[in-house]
Amino acid sequence: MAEMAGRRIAAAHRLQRCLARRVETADRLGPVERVAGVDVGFEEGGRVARAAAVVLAWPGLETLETAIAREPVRLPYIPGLLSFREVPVIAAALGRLAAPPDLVVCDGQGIAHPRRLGVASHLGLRLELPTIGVAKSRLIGEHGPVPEERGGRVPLGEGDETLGAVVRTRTGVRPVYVSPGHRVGLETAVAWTLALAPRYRLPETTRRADAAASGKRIREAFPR
DNA sequence: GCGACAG
DNA sequence: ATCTTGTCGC
Repeated sequence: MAEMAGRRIAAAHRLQRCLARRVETADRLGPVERVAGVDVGFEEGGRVARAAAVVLAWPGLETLETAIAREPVRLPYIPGLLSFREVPVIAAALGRLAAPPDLVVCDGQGIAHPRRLGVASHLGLRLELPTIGVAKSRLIGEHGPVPEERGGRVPLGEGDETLGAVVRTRTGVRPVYVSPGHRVGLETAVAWTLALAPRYRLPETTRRADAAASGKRIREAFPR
């Protein structure tokens, strides 16, 4: 009974290692005018997944378009296998947009993953779009203390390799974990993260996608 | 065997 | 992720 799940997990790990070979961690994106944020929420006690894709204008950060997709949940949440659970619905939501975005910001890791295939990387590969991962907490990797000021950053690494960066988007507030998803280098990923988070801890893309996926309302203008 | 563990 | 109100602090 438990062996069945074990074999499926082992197969998923092999698939991740296979797909990870195709992930591109160097910049390969054109001019960015439309940046999308994606996120997934759950309803019906976790039986239904609801993904939101929100497109923001760059620069300006106005919301240009919002798309929603719902699907029955097929897999449970297993650390390291998040993308198998969320990528399908996210792709469906992005597919409902009038036009594909130039860059996608995901709520989760990019290559800062045990097998180098976090949601952002998996989604980028599947849609052949530039993506970056901005997670609220750590999955793997070690790092030193992060400077307290906004913009402060330290590398997130494992052994010899640098998987991403731990970045402070707001002075004195918990940092976020940034890593390349697909076709976006680490430096570019960090730059976009800071550019998209001028006021709050999380990028505006993630905040608006999260709000759209959960039905709540947030502050979208920044007077002052 | 004992922790750690994106959302 | 989700269940949930007010409250402490800058």
